[in-house]
Amino acid sequence: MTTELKKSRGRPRVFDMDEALDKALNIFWERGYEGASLAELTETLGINKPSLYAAFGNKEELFKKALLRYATGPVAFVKVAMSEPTAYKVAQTFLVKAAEFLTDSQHPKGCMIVQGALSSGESAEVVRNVLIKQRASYENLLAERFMRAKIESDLPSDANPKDLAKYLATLHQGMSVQATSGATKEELLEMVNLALKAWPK
Amino acid sequence: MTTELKKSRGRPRVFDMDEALDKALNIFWERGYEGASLAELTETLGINKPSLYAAFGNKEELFKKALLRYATGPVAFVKVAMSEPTAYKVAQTFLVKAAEFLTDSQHPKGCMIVQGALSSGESAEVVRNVLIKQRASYENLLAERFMRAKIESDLPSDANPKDLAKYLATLHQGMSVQATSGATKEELLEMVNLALKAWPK
DNA sequence: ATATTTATTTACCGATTGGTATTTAATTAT
DNA sequence: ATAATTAAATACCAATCGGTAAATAAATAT
Repeated sequence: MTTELKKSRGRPRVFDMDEALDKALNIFWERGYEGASLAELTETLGINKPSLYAAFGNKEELFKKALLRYATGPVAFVKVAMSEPTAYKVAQTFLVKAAEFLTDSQHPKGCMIVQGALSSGESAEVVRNVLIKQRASYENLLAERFMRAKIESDLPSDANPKDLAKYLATLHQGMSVQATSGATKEELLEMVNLALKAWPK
Repeated sequence: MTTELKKSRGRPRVFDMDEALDKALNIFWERGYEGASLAELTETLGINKPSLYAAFGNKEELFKKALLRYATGPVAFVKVAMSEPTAYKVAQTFLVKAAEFLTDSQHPKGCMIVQGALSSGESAEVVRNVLIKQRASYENLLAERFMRAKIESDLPSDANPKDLAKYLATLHQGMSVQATSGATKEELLEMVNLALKAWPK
Protein backbone atom coordinates (compact mmCIF):
# COMPACT_ATOMS: atom_id res chain seq x y z
CA MET A 1 0.00 0.00 0.00
CA THR A 2 1.94 3.02 -1.21
CA THR A 3 -1.17 4.86 -2.28
CA GLU A 4 -1.98 8.35 -1.23
CA LEU A 5 -5.44 9.73 -1.58
CA LYS A 6 -5.14 12.93 -3.52
CA LYS A 7 -8.05 14.89 -4.73
CA SER A 8 -5.94 17.93 -5.52
CA ARG A 9 -7.57 20.26 -7.94
CA GLY A 10 -5.27 21.56 -10.64
CA ARG A 11 -2.49 20.01 -12.67
CA PRO A 12 -0.72 17.39 -10.58
CA ARG A 13 2.88 17.95 -9.53
CA VAL A 14 5.08 15.72 -11.64
CA PHE A 15 7.95 15.33 -9.17
CA ASP A 16 8.00 13.96 -5.64
CA MET A 17 8.62 16.72 -3.13
CA ASP A 18 10.42 14.53 -0.63
CA GLU A 19 12.70 13.08 -3.27
CA ALA A 20 13.43 16.56 -4.54
CA LEU A 21 14.13 17.74 -1.01
CA ASP A 22 16.56 14.88 -0.51
CA LYS A 23 18.44 15.85 -3.64
CA ALA A 24 18.55 19.47 -2.54
CA LEU A 25 19.75 18.35 0.88
CA ASN A 26 22.65 16.48 -0.69
CA ILE A 27 23.74 19.53 -2.64
CA PHE A 28 23.53 21.89 0.33
CA TRP A 29 25.31 19.27 2.43
CA GLU A 30 28.22 19.11 0.04
CA ARG A 31 28.39 22.69 -1.19
CA GLY A 32 27.08 24.71 1.70
CA TYR A 33 24.36 27.31 1.37
CA GLU A 34 26.26 29.81 -0.73
CA GLY A 35 28.17 27.23 -2.72
CA ALA A 36 24.97 25.61 -3.94
CA SER A 37 23.68 27.50 -6.97
CA LEU A 38 20.11 27.55 -8.21
CA ALA A 39 21.41 26.20 -11.48
CA GLU A 40 22.94 23.12 -9.84
CA LEU A 41 19.87 22.66 -7.68
CA THR A 42 17.33 22.76 -10.50
CA GLU A 43 19.50 20.64 -12.74
CA THR A 44 19.89 17.93 -10.10
CA LEU A 45 16.27 18.00 -9.01
CA GLY A 46 15.24 17.77 -12.65
CA ILE A 47 12.84 20.67 -12.38
CA ASN A 48 13.04 24.29 -13.44
CA LYS A 49 13.22 27.32 -11.28
CA PRO A 50 9.56 28.38 -11.25
CA SER A 51 8.57 24.88 -10.11
CA LEU A 52 11.18 25.00 -7.37
CA TYR A 53 10.02 28.40 -6.20
CA ALA A 54 6.36 27.40 -6.29
CA ALA A 55 7.07 24.28 -4.27
CA PHE A 56 9.63 25.53 -1.75
CA GLY A 57 9.53 29.33 -1.63
CA ASN A 58 13.07 30.51 -2.33
CA LYS A 59 16.64 29.34 -1.84
CA GLU A 60 16.65 30.19 1.84
CA GLU A 61 13.34 28.41 2.48
CA LEU A 62 14.55 25.43 0.50
CA PHE A 63 17.65 25.26 2.65
CA LYS A 64 15.62 25.45 5.85
CA LYS A 65 13.33 22.66 4.67
CA ALA A 66 16.33 20.54 3.66
CA LEU A 67 17.84 21.27 7.06
CA LEU A 68 14.72 20.08 8.84
CA ARG A 69 14.80 16.90 6.81
CA TYR A 70 18.47 16.50 7.70
CA ALA A 71 17.84 16.96 11.40
CA THR A 72 14.95 14.53 11.52
CA GLY A 73 16.57 12.01 9.17
CA PRO A 74 20.31 11.34 9.00
CA VAL A 75 21.04 13.04 12.30
CA ALA A 76 18.48 11.18 14.35
CA PHE A 77 21.32 9.15 15.89
CA VAL A 78 22.02 12.02 18.25
CA LYS A 79 18.74 11.58 20.09
CA VAL A 80 19.39 7.85 20.24
CA ALA A 81 22.78 8.44 21.84
CA MET A 82 21.16 10.77 24.33
CA SER A 83 18.96 8.01 25.69
CA GLU A 84 21.82 5.71 26.62
CA PRO A 85 21.65 4.72 30.29
CA THR A 86 24.88 6.32 31.56
CA ALA A 87 26.67 9.58 30.84
CA TYR A 88 29.72 7.71 29.64
CA LYS A 89 27.63 5.60 27.31
CA VAL A 90 26.00 8.75 25.97
CA ALA A 91 29.40 10.28 25.22
CA GLN A 92 30.77 7.09 23.72
CA THR A 93 27.76 6.41 21.54
CA PHE A 94 27.60 10.02 20.42
CA LEU A 95 31.26 10.13 19.38
CA VAL A 96 31.34 6.68 17.80
CA LYS A 97 28.14 7.21 15.83
CA ALA A 98 29.39 10.64 14.78
CA ALA A 99 32.68 9.20 13.52
CA GLU A 100 30.78 6.62 11.51
CA PHE A 101 28.20 9.04 10.20
CA LEU A 102 30.60 11.82 9.22
CA THR A 103 32.73 9.48 7.11
CA ASP A 104 29.89 7.40 5.63
CA SER A 105 30.40 7.12 1.89
CA GLN A 106 26.65 6.82 1.31
CA HIS A 107 26.31 10.58 1.60
CA PRO A 108 28.45 13.73 1.65
CA LYS A 109 31.19 13.78 4.28
CA GLY A 110 30.96 16.02 7.29
CA CYS A 111 27.98 17.62 8.98
CA MET A 112 25.67 20.02 7.22
CA ILE A 113 24.80 21.81 10.44
CA VAL A 114 28.48 22.44 11.11
CA GLN A 115 29.59 23.43 7.63
CA GLY A 116 26.48 24.63 5.82
CA ALA A 117 27.38 28.28 6.35
CA LEU A 118 30.46 28.96 8.47
CA SER A 119 32.56 31.66 6.85
CA SER A 120 30.31 33.23 4.28
CA GLY A 121 29.09 36.40 2.63
CA GLU A 122 26.23 38.62 3.73
CA SER A 123 23.71 36.69 1.69
CA ALA A 124 24.14 33.71 4.01
CA GLU A 125 23.77 35.63 7.27
CA VAL A 126 20.31 34.36 8.12
CA VAL A 127 21.22 30.76 7.39
CA ARG A 128 24.47 31.13 9.30
CA ASN A 129 22.56 32.21 12.39
CA VAL A 130 20.04 29.43 12.00
CA LEU A 131 22.89 26.92 12.01
CA ILE A 132 24.59 28.56 15.00
CA LYS A 133 21.36 28.23 16.97
CA GLN A 134 20.95 24.65 15.88
CA ARG A 135 24.44 23.75 17.05
CA ALA A 136 23.85 25.49 20.38
CA SER A 137 20.60 23.59 20.72
CA TYR A 138 22.31 20.22 20.33
CA GLU A 139 24.99 21.24 22.79
CA ASN A 140 22.27 22.20 25.26
CA LEU A 141 20.62 18.82 24.90
CA LEU A 142 23.91 17.21 25.87
CA ALA A 143 24.40 19.55 28.80
CA GLU A 144 20.93 18.80 30.12
CA ARG A 145 21.51 15.11 29.76
CA PHE A 146 24.67 15.42 31.86
CA MET A 147 22.93 17.54 34.46
CA ARG A 148 20.50 14.66 34.86
CA ALA A 149 23.42 12.28 35.10
CA LYS A 150 24.87 14.31 37.96
CA ILE A 151 21.60 14.16 39.84
CA GLU A 152 21.54 10.43 39.26
CA SER A 153 25.10 10.23 40.68
CA ASP A 154 26.18 8.95 37.31
CA LEU A 155 28.86 11.68 37.18
CA PRO A 156 31.21 12.93 39.93
CA SER A 157 29.97 15.93 41.88
CA ASP A 158 32.76 18.12 40.54
CA ALA A 159 31.92 17.35 36.91
CA ASN A 160 30.69 20.31 34.89
CA PRO A 161 27.88 19.33 32.48
CA LYS A 162 28.37 22.38 30.28
CA ASP A 163 32.08 21.68 29.88
CA LEU A 164 31.37 18.06 29.06
CA ALA A 165 28.77 19.07 26.49
CA LYS A 166 31.09 21.59 24.91
CA TYR A 167 33.86 19.00 24.82
CA LEU A 168 31.67 16.61 22.84
CA ALA A 169 30.31 19.34 20.58
CA THR A 170 33.82 20.59 19.85
CA LEU A 171 35.04 17.10 19.02
CA HIS A 172 32.04 16.56 16.77
CA GLN A 173 32.62 19.82 14.93
CA GLY A 174 36.30 19.06 14.59
CA MET A 175 35.54 15.58 13.28
CA SER A 176 33.25 17.12 10.71
CA VAL A 177 36.17 19.14 9.37
CA GLN A 178 38.39 16.08 9.53
CA ALA A 179 35.92 13.96 7.60
CA THR A 180 35.56 16.61 4.91
CA SER A 181 39.34 16.71 4.66
CA GLY A 182 39.72 13.00 4.03
CA ALA A 183 40.03 11.42 7.48
CA THR A 184 38.78 7.82 7.55
CA LYS A 185 36.30 6.23 9.91
CA GLU A 186 39.10 4.14 11.43
CA GLU A 187 41.27 7.17 12.14
CA LEU A 188 38.41 8.99 13.82
CA LEU A 189 37.38 5.97 15.86
CA GLU A 190 40.90 5.60 17.20
CA MET A 191 40.95 9.25 18.09
CA VAL A 192 37.54 8.94 19.77
CA ASN A 193 38.97 6.15 21.86
CA LEU A 194 41.65 8.50 23.06
CA ALA A 195 39.23 11.38 23.60
CA LEU A 196 37.04 9.26 25.87
CA LYS A 197 39.95 8.93 28.30
CA ALA A 198 39.19 12.47 29.42
CA TRP A 199 35.79 11.42 30.70
CA PRO A 200 35.34 11.95 34.46
CA LYS A 201 34.92 8.90 36.67
CA MET B 1 64.53 54.79 10.17
CA THR B 2 61.60 53.44 8.25
CA THR B 3 63.11 54.34 4.93
CA GLU B 4 63.33 51.93 2.06
CA LEU B 5 65.64 52.55 -0.84
CA LYS B 6 63.51 52.42 -3.95
CA LYS B 7 64.80 53.24 -7.36
CA SER B 8 61.74 51.82 -9.09
CA ARG B 9 61.22 53.18 -12.52
CA GLY B 10 57.65 54.05 -13.33
CA ARG B 11 54.86 55.68 -11.38
CA PRO B 12 55.16 54.71 -7.72
CA ARG B 13 52.49 52.53 -6.13
CA VAL B 14 50.34 54.69 -3.92
CA PHE B 15 49.28 51.98 -1.43
CA ASP B 16 51.35 49.78 0.83
CA MET B 17 51.22 46.18 -0.35
CA ASP B 18 51.61 44.67 3.10
CA GLU B 19 48.88 46.84 4.55
CA ALA B 20 46.63 45.94 1.66
CA LEU B 21 47.41 42.27 2.13
CA ASP B 22 46.50 42.53 5.80
CA LYS B 23 43.15 44.04 4.91
CA ALA B 24 42.53 41.34 2.34
CA LEU B 25 43.50 38.73 4.90
CA ASN B 26 40.93 40.06 7.33
CA ILE B 27 38.18 39.83 4.75
CA PHE B 28 39.08 36.31 3.65
CA TRP B 29 39.39 35.35 7.30
CA GLU B 30 35.89 36.50 8.08
CA ARG B 31 34.08 35.69 4.84
CA GLY B 32 35.96 32.73 3.46
CA TYR B 33 37.28 32.54 -0.08
CA GLU B 34 33.95 32.47 -1.88
CA GLY B 35 32.19 34.77 0.54
CA ALA B 36 34.72 37.54 -0.06
CA SER B 37 33.77 39.48 -3.18
CA LEU B 38 36.10 41.53 -5.33
CA ALA B 39 33.85 44.48 -4.62
CA GLU B 40 34.30 44.18 -0.86
CA LEU B 41 38.01 43.57 -1.27
CA THR B 42 38.70 46.58 -3.46
CA GLU B 43 36.46 48.80 -1.39
CA THR B 44 38.21 47.86 1.85
CA LEU B 45 41.71 48.05 0.40
CA GLY B 46 40.85 51.44 -1.05
CA ILE B 47 42.10 50.52 -4.48
CA ASN B 48 40.36 49.55 -7.68
CA LYS B 49 40.37 46.23 -9.43
CA PRO B 50 43.11 46.78 -12.00
CA SER B 51 45.49 47.87 -9.25
CA LEU B 52 44.60 44.79 -7.24
CA TYR B 53 45.14 42.51 -10.20
CA ALA B 54 48.41 44.18 -11.17
CA ALA B 55 49.72 43.86 -7.63
CA PHE B 56 48.47 40.42 -6.63
CA GLY B 57 47.46 38.47 -9.75
CA ASN B 58 43.88 37.41 -9.27
CA LYS B 59 41.50 36.49 -6.46
CA GLU B 60 43.01 33.07 -5.97
CA GLU B 61 46.58 34.42 -5.90
CA LEU B 62 45.52 37.13 -3.51
CA PHE B 63 44.04 34.51 -1.21
CA LYS B 64 47.20 32.43 -1.33
CA LYS B 65 49.33 35.45 -0.51
CA ALA B 66 47.02 36.41 2.35
CA LEU B 67 47.18 32.82 3.56
CA LEU B 68 50.97 32.88 3.60
CA ARG B 69 50.85 36.08 5.59
CA TYR B 70 48.39 34.44 7.97
CA ALA B 71 50.54 31.38 8.45
CA THR B 72 53.72 33.33 9.10
CA GLY B 73 52.00 36.00 11.17
CA PRO B 74 49.04 35.36 13.48
CA VAL B 75 49.49 31.60 13.48
CA ALA B 76 53.17 31.60 14.42
CA PHE B 77 52.17 30.50 17.93
CA VAL B 78 51.87 26.94 16.65
CA LYS B 79 55.59 26.63 16.01
CA VAL B 80 56.25 28.15 19.41
CA ALA B 81 54.05 25.53 21.06
CA MET B 82 55.86 22.82 19.15
CA SER B 83 59.15 23.72 20.78
CA GLU B 84 57.95 23.24 24.34
CA PRO B 85 60.15 20.76 26.19
CA THR B 86 57.62 17.98 26.85
CA ALA B 87 54.80 16.42 24.81
CA TYR B 88 52.27 17.41 27.43
CA LYS B 89 53.51 20.99 27.43
CA VAL B 90 53.27 21.03 23.65
CA ALA B 91 49.66 19.87 23.80
CA GLN B 92 48.76 22.24 26.61
CA THR B 93 50.40 25.27 25.03
CA PHE B 94 48.91 24.46 21.63
CA LEU B 95 45.37 24.17 22.97
CA VAL B 96 45.56 27.12 25.35
CA LYS B 97 47.09 29.43 22.77
CA ALA B 98 44.55 28.24 20.22
CA ALA B 99 41.65 28.99 22.58
CA GLU B 100 43.03 32.47 23.17
CA PHE B 101 43.80 33.14 19.52
CA LEU B 102 40.53 31.85 18.09
CA THR B 103 38.45 34.09 20.36
CA ASP B 104 40.70 37.16 20.25
CA SER B 105 38.56 40.22 19.55
CA GLN B 106 41.47 41.95 17.82
CA HIS B 107 40.76 39.98 14.66
CA PRO B 108 38.08 37.76 13.13
CA LYS B 109 37.07 34.75 15.22
CA GLY B 110 38.04 31.25 14.21
CA CYS B 111 40.83 29.99 12.00
CA MET B 112 41.17 30.94 8.37
CA ILE B 113 42.90 27.69 7.51
CA VAL B 114 40.01 25.74 8.97
CA GLN B 115 37.12 27.76 7.59
CA GLY B 116 38.47 29.58 4.55
CA ALA B 117 36.88 27.09 2.15
CA LEU B 118 35.16 24.13 3.74
CA SER B 119 31.84 23.49 2.02
CA SER B 120 31.99 25.48 -1.16
CA GLY B 121 31.26 25.62 -4.86
CA GLU B 122 33.48 24.49 -7.69
CA SER B 123 35.16 27.88 -7.97
CA ALA B 124 36.81 27.31 -4.59
CA GLU B 125 38.10 23.82 -5.31
CA VAL B 126 41.75 24.78 -5.66
CA VAL B 127 41.73 26.87 -2.51
CA ARG B 128 39.86 24.16 -0.64
CA ASN B 129 42.58 21.66 -1.47
CA VAL B 130 45.31 24.10 -0.52
CA LEU B 131 43.72 24.47 2.90
CA ILE B 132 43.25 20.72 3.31
CA LYS B 133 46.96 20.23 2.65
CA GLN B 134 47.84 23.00 5.06
CA ARG B 135 45.80 21.42 7.83
CA ALA B 136 47.37 18.04 7.16
CA SER B 137 50.78 19.66 7.27
CA TYR B 138 50.17 21.13 10.72
CA GLU B 139 48.85 17.80 11.93
CA ASN B 140 51.99 16.12 10.62
CA LEU B 141 54.18 18.57 12.48
CA LEU B 142 52.42 17.60 15.70
CA ALA B 143 52.72 13.89 14.92
CA GLU B 144 56.43 14.21 14.28
CA ARG B 145 56.89 16.15 17.48
CA PHE B 146 55.19 13.34 19.40
CA MET B 147 57.25 10.69 17.65
CA ARG B 148 60.30 12.47 18.93
CA ALA B 149 58.73 12.59 22.40
CA LYS B 150 58.28 8.84 22.30
CA ILE B 151 61.92 8.31 21.45
CA GLU B 152 62.82 10.63 24.30
CA SER B 153 60.63 8.51 26.60
CA ASP B 154 58.51 11.57 27.11
CA LEU B 155 55.42 9.55 26.13
CA PRO B 156 54.43 5.97 27.10
CA SER B 157 55.52 3.29 24.66
CA ASP B 158 51.90 2.48 23.78
CA ALA B 159 51.08 6.07 22.89
CA ASN B 160 50.23 6.67 19.24
CA PRO B 161 51.68 9.96 17.93
CA LYS B 162 49.29 10.10 14.98
CA ASP B 163 46.27 9.67 17.20
CA LEU B 164 47.55 12.33 19.56
CA ALA B 165 48.15 14.72 16.69
CA LYS B 166 44.71 14.08 15.24
CA TYR B 167 43.18 14.59 18.65
CA LEU B 168 44.74 18.03 18.96
CA ALA B 169 43.96 18.95 15.36
CA THR B 170 40.34 17.90 15.78
CA LEU B 171 39.99 19.91 18.97
CA HIS B 172 41.53 22.91 17.26
CA GLN B 173 39.20 22.66 14.28
CA GLY B 174 36.23 22.22 16.58
CA MET B 175 37.27 25.21 18.65
CA SER B 176 37.45 27.25 15.48
CA VAL B 177 33.80 26.47 14.80
CA GLN B 178 32.97 27.18 18.44
CA ALA B 179 34.70 30.55 18.38
CA THR B 180 32.93 31.55 15.18
CA SER B 181 29.66 30.57 16.83
CA GLY B 182 30.16 32.80 19.85
CA ALA B 183 32.03 30.65 22.39
CA THR B 184 34.16 32.73 24.76
CA LYS B 185 37.81 32.30 25.63
CA GLU B 186 36.85 31.25 29.16
CA GLU B 187 34.51 28.53 27.94
CA LEU B 188 37.12 27.13 25.60
CA LEU B 189 39.87 27.24 28.22
CA GLU B 190 37.71 25.27 30.65
CA MET B 191 37.02 22.74 27.95
CA VAL B 192 40.72 22.53 27.09
CA ASN B 193 41.39 21.76 30.73
CA LEU B 194 39.04 18.83 30.45
CA ALA B 195 40.45 17.72 27.10
CA LEU B 196 43.97 17.53 28.50
CA LYS B 197 42.84 14.83 30.94
CA ALA B 198 42.94 12.42 28.02
CA TRP B 199 46.67 12.90 27.65
CA PRO B 200 48.70 9.68 28.18
CA LYS B 201 51.01 9.52 31.19
C1' DA C 1 62.93 67.88 -23.47
C1' DT C 2 61.74 63.25 -24.71
C1' DA C 3 61.13 58.36 -24.35
C1' DT C 4 60.26 54.67 -21.33
C1' DT C 5 58.24 52.50 -17.59
C1' DT C 6 54.86 51.57 -14.25
C1' DA C 7 50.47 52.72 -11.67
C1' DT C 8 45.77 54.59 -11.52
C1' DT C 9 41.35 55.53 -13.43
C1' DT C 10 37.37 54.82 -16.12
C1' DA C 11 34.70 52.13 -18.51
C1' DC C 12 33.59 48.02 -20.00
C1' DC C 13 33.22 42.53 -20.74
C1' DG C 14 30.63 37.96 -20.78
C1' DA C 15 28.94 34.83 -17.44
C1' DT C 16 26.40 33.78 -13.55
C1' DT C 17 23.68 35.07 -9.51
C1' DG C 18 18.85 34.59 -7.32
C1' DG C 19 14.27 35.49 -8.77
C1' DT C 20 9.73 36.22 -11.93
C1' DA C 21 6.09 37.40 -15.49
C1' DT C 22 3.84 35.08 -18.99
C1' DT C 23 2.28 31.49 -21.50
C1' DT C 24 0.93 26.73 -21.95
C1' DA C 25 -0.55 22.22 -20.22
C1' DA C 26 -3.04 19.08 -17.22
C1' DT C 27 -6.28 18.20 -13.90
C1' DT C 28 -11.08 18.65 -11.17
C1' DA C 29 -15.62 20.94 -10.35
C1' DT C 30 -19.76 22.44 -12.42
C1' DA D 1 -18.45 21.30 -22.78
C1' DT D 2 -16.75 24.89 -19.93
C1' DA D 3 -14.80 27.28 -16.03
C1' DA D 4 -11.61 27.15 -12.39
C1' DT D 5 -7.42 25.67 -10.49
C1' DT D 6 -2.79 24.34 -10.25
C1' DA D 7 1.76 23.14 -12.30
C1' DA D 8 5.33 23.25 -16.08
C1' DA D 9 7.98 25.56 -19.62
C1' DT D 10 9.92 29.45 -21.84
C1' DA D 11 11.84 33.54 -21.62
C1' DC D 12 13.18 37.10 -19.29
C1' DC D 13 14.92 40.52 -15.25
C1' DA D 14 18.33 43.56 -12.66
C1' DA D 15 22.31 42.83 -9.95
C1' DT D 16 26.52 40.91 -9.13
C1' DC D 17 30.33 37.85 -10.22
C1' DG D 18 35.52 37.78 -11.47
C1' DG D 19 38.31 39.95 -14.82
C1' DT D 20 40.30 43.34 -18.48
C1' DA D 21 41.16 46.92 -22.43
C1' DA D 22 42.21 51.52 -23.07
C1' DA D 23 43.34 55.95 -21.59
C1' DT D 24 45.70 58.84 -18.35
C1' DA D 25 49.08 60.17 -14.77
C1' DA D 26 53.49 60.08 -12.35
C1' DA D 27 57.87 58.68 -11.88
C1' DT D 28 63.03 57.61 -13.96
C1' DA D 29 66.50 57.16 -17.80
C1' DT D 30 68.56 59.19 -21.65
